[in-house]
Amino acid sequence: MVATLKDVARAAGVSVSTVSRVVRDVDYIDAATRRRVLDAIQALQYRPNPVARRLKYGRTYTIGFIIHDISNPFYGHLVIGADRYISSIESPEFDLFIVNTGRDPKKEKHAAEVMLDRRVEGVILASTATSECLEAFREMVVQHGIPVVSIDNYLGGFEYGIVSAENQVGAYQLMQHLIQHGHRRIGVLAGPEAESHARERMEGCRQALQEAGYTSEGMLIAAGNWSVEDGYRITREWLEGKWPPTAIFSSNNLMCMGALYAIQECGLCVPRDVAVVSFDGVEFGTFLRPILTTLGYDWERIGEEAARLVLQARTVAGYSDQPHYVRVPVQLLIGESCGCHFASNRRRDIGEKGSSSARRAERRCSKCEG
Amino acid sequence: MVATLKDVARAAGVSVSTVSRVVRDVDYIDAATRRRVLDAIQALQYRPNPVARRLKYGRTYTIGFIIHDISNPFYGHLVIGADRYISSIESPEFDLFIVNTGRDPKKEKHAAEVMLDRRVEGVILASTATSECLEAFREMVVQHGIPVVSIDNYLGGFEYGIVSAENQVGAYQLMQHLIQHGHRRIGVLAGPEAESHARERMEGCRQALQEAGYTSEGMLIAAGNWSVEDGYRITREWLEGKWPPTAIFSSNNLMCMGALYAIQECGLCVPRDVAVVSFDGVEFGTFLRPILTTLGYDWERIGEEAARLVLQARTVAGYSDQPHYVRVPVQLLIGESCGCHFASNRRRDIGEKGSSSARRAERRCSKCEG
DNA sequence: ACGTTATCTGACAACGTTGCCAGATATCCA
DNA sequence: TGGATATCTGGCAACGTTGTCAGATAACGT
Repeated sequence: MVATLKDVARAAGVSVSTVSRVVRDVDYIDAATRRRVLDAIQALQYRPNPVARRLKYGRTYTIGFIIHDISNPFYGHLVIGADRYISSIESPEFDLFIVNTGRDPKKEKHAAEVMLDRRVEGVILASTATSECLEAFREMVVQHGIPVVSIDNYLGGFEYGIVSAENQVGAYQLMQHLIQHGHRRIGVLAGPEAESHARERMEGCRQALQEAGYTSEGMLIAAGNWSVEDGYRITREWLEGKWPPTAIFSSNNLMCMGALYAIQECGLCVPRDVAVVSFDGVEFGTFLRPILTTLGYDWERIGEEAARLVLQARTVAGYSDQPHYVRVPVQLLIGESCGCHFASNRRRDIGEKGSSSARRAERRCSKCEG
Repeated sequence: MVATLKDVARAAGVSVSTVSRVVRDVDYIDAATRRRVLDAIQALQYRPNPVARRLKYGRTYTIGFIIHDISNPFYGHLVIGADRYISSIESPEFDLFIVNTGRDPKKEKHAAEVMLDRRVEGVILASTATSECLEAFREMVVQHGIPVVSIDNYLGGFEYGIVSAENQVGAYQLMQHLIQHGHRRIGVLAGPEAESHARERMEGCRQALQEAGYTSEGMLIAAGNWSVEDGYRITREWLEGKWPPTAIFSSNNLMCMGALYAIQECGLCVPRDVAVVSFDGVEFGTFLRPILTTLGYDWERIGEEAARLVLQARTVAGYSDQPHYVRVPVQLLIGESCGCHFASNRRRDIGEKGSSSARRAERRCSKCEG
């Protein structure tokens, strides 16, 4: 069906080796011979068979990418970033082998198996490695020598690298901003204690609160599992409690959506009754009213850095004892949900050039220093 | 590094052929021999090399998936659906090879080349095949015999199948609902005339308007390129015109976001000043205030059907002269942006089971029949 | 006893590439 | 002139798998 080296060789009247040399552009080749071979390649529309090459080289040129939920824009951006990096090195060509776990631990564990079956050369892990899966990933590294790069989560030291946002700094800034608005009773929607970036974000919160002289007793802190449902449930409980918070800090975007939902269902108004800020940035956040105040960072950049690290891991001599940390900078994006108010409420973001988030950050609130 | 058939054969004291037979579970094998081989496989952690298999079989077991923008949840759901179908057939195992075009025609054309290089066995096309790329895809089919299944777009007849929503019926229902609210001056944000699903949606609109006895002169119709920016720009022009619309029908979700943006920027209120309805469903649409009235359909189902069609195309004897059409049902999801009003404004969607969109559809407006 | 069939196994040639070795000319320097 | 070197080419064995062929033994029916 498709032409092979042998077909080209026959058509050009040379040996297979010669054609291979022309294709790879190596060794000495007579100009006239090369001409004939190239003509034959052209005529037969020859394309090297990547499968045969991979077998010959004994490599798969495939990077595994385990993600929670590809329908979540965050993960989509990760993929775009990783893809961009991989495409930037034109030779050899790498594939991204994406497995979607849907937050199912069973599927996640299975994903580790699939990665070994496909003989990926490295794995980017953007999925909460639950304790049972963790062992599978550790085996992947120590037993099979496949480097793992984790997104936003410390796995225990066997990973080659970790890429994440400046979680602590970001949470600190975000919380500090809330404090500047004078809130004393703040509900903090934390992530699962087991995940390192949840802990980092909490640490940033604590730091800001401590600096402001807040005691822990006045605080409302509850851990959710990052989901809309948990954000909704917890916020709802708070608001229906005897001493509801006047502000809510969410550790991620989904829980924030749940919180907003709960607030509106209770007939309360943002930011008048309850102020809301959230880590992560919210897709379409500028379309919400009021505009959300969030802590944004470059999601694609994270994917890019992760891909860079995995490929680097393969070429570097030995593993280091310490995982490589890569931190992507964060940016406080001030909207209105925190209580900030802007003289001109006209939003020109869309018509103008540049990202709307960058533009948001430039604006100055008339009430606070933000 | 990794064990091969040869290693297992040596360990078990049998030939490579025998091991291969055990692995594939074919032919006669002595029970004791099988036992020994299985033990060796276990001990050496043997896994068949997929690359070698593919070379031997002369197939890649790979389906190409060309998409606009993986960070858009719509495409993410397509991928999940396609992946689900592919995983449902446990043998042989297929790969999904995803290429993100970012709506860049140059990248799209390049994607066609990449598909040939990787020797995919079929292609799902969820990207506007611009005229220049169209030829590349036609060649893929007629010259290389690679079946193409298109999402939501008629390519000219060479595609094996087309999967899309019930565009015309859906647009009809959505427009009819708007008309029932008594609007006479309606702005229709259409898609590019070149794309078949844009035409189908327009046709549904026309049908509803005609049945209601509307003349075309009262209508505002403008074609955008599906983007937030175009939705914003066009709506803005309409609202600043001398005879602004009292309602807007958007042919897709992104343009709808732009329209909402423009309306709010003009200081107008939805649905009091301008009612808004949109095709496609909007991710987090229930979180917007007012809740959007949209026409939803199962995005994952579309991906699933597309994968089914591509794999079917490979096994079916010959191409049919007519593309196979698969239509996924649509559902009118009534919110508040159309002007509907609900006695109880409490939204219990999140706490309850079942999709929030389904729940939305059940509610009854006190003013209209919707 | 024989031939026939069932059961079990190994050797070997592919699949499409590439790397190595060896051979054939042509060109160069001493 | 001779030997060394540069230039050019083909043959062949791999990579890890599978399918075919053929051989070996055992079990069977006549």
